[in-house]
Amino acid sequence: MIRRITLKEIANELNVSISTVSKSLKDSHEIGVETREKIKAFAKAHNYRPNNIALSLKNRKTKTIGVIIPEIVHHFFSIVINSIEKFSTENGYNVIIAVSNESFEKEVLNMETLANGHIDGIIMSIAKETLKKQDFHHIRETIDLGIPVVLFDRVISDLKCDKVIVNDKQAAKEATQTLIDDNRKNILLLTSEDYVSVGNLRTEGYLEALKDNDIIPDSDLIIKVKDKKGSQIEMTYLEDELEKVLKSKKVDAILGVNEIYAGSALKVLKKNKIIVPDEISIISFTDGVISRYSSPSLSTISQHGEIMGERSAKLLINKLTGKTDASEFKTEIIKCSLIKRESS
Amino acid sequence: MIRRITLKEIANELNVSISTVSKSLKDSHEIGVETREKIKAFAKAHNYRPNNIALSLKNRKTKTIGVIIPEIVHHFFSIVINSIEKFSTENGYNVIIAVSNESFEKEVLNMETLANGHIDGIIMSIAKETLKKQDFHHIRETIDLGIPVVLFDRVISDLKCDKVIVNDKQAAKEATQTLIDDNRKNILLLTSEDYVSVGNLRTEGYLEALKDNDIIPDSDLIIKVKDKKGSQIEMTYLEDELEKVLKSKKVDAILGVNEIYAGSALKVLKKNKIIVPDEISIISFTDGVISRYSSPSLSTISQHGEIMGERSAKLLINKLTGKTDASEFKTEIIKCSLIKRESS
DNA sequence: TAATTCAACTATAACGTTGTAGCTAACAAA
DNA sequence: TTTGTTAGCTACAACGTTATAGTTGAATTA
Repeated sequence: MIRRITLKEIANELNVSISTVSKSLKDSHEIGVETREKIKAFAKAHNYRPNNIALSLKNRKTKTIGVIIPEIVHHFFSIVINSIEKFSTENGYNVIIAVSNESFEKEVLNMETLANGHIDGIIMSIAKETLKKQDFHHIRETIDLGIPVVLFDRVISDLKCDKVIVNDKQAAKEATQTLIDDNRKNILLLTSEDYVSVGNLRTEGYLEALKDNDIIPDSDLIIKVKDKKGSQIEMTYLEDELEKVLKSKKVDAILGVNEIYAGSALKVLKKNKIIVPDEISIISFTDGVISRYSSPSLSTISQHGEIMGERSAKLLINKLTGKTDASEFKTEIIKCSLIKRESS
Repeated sequence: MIRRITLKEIANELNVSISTVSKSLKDSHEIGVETREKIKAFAKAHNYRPNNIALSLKNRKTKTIGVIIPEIVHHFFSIVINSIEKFSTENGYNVIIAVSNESFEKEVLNMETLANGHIDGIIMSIAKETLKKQDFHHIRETIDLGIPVVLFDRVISDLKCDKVIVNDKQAAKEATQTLIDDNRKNILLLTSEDYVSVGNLRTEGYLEALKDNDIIPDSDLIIKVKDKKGSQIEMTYLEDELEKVLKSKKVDAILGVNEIYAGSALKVLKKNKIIVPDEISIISFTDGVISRYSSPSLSTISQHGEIMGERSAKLLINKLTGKTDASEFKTEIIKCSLIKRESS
């Protein structure tokens, strides 16, 4: 085990001062060429690497970004992280991951740890429980501490930070319109509970499309999936509810606010021998792996996680490097796109 | 924007020395009760938080773990990360993520950055390209620097570090045996190229099962999927090859070394109107989301990513906290289990 | 009364850097 | 000879913390 050599050790070995070593390695002209070269050679031979922690302390910069997300095992979020990591690394930043597991308490804890720790800024998507509680003091406090925050996907408007969102409402509206244009008028919506901003926006888009086409919304055709911890219960609820509706109402299309809802719906339809897309066509948000490998494959609305991740990272790094003003906040809107597959 | 208060500032405000403040906050009996309480109250009122970077510098500990993985957008790896993050957080450690993207060069770069940076130890799964090159100098150097490393899943044996692996060979053998017991003798294997240790071990298990049952392996029934960057090309290759074999050979079962291969195979079978599991049954490694939502759902071999992640983190943290000896290395083997679904 | 003990604090060094200011010897200019 | 300039270095402080080794003044003991 070879401990990393320090400036002090080099200085002692070569009988010069620490300053001389530091300056030589920075190729400062204050130091004579001969000494400088000798020191550089010695440092190289001993594989000198500056101690980044000492530098962080001195410069008050860690070159590390904290990311807080509700889940990792989730296609959309993992794509976003991947993209954040990629862009950050390219720009000399490391990425610390913290998972809130959709819990308010864990999110607050995560924020505390990150804000006290080795990070320069935070990128986050807010936990469902936090959205329900409407308590954002932890985010405000972090911002007040001078730590820049970027919110993505699940966002709240009155925070002084950059935001990256998707045109959820518009995308849901357009998807619904596509179904209507295909002569489907009895569209069932699989959505989440109201406090989840994105689910809500998508529901609004759906309703607006119906209204534009003079279709009276039927509340029986809107299934709000109860948010239980442990996704299995959640899915059983969805499946039971859906089966009930299918028996009592005419349904010729389904719009799902995410891939898992749509995938589960597909299972129910198959079980009831309903042919997709002939009898019921499906469009779903989240362009993930389920959509591609299910059969029939699902038409989806892609939220472009890569772009979201990259934009978020870019916004944050621009703040950190002073490229954008600290008190000027942007909201970037990413356009969703409809990917047509077999289910519609 | 309120900058964090420091010991020095508290000391100045209260006209005591920095040492007094530090000791008071640690509840040291060296300091009189009255002063101590006054300082604690002041610190609390001003929301004092110790500067973790300064502490890291002093203690030579960052309380952060680096994780290097080949991919994030991948069911197995995301489960492992999730589990590492969970266990680490519970034990007071943060997690930095770095992605190698299966590239040797990026992996080396990641290691360099992490080893110079804010981490106490590393958990990693080796990139395919690194396995192909058989160049592990970066891992050796990190270990030589006294930074403990834990390898998981994709492992090489002659490194001085802890390892967590799966009983790949045995699991593949058992899965193959299950198929044979079901009277399937013409089992096609979808595997990766030889240098990927896990693919290799799974192939070995497959071959051993055949041998045990006196079935002569047919090299036409072993498709080694060429590893191309960009998974789409890879999949087209797999689909074309598989279709060729199905036309020329009798096949009554498929064993896939991962879920994506099996999912793609299922698409090919469906296209060719071959009924699963009646005509061909399928078992696949990786118990992910594709398996559950495909139709028929796939029987899979679960590698228990949660357990792998937790064990890896536990091994590392035990090293970091001195609970296990620095020069004593364990290899933990996680048992896979077969999850039976519709495809077999 | 002088020595001893002790409570309650403070000073200092160290972790590894860097930037600013300061020093020294050699040489040039007046 | 004195002063000034410069090259080439060193010292010091600071980033925020903690552990070790002092220091001080008052109370206790012999």
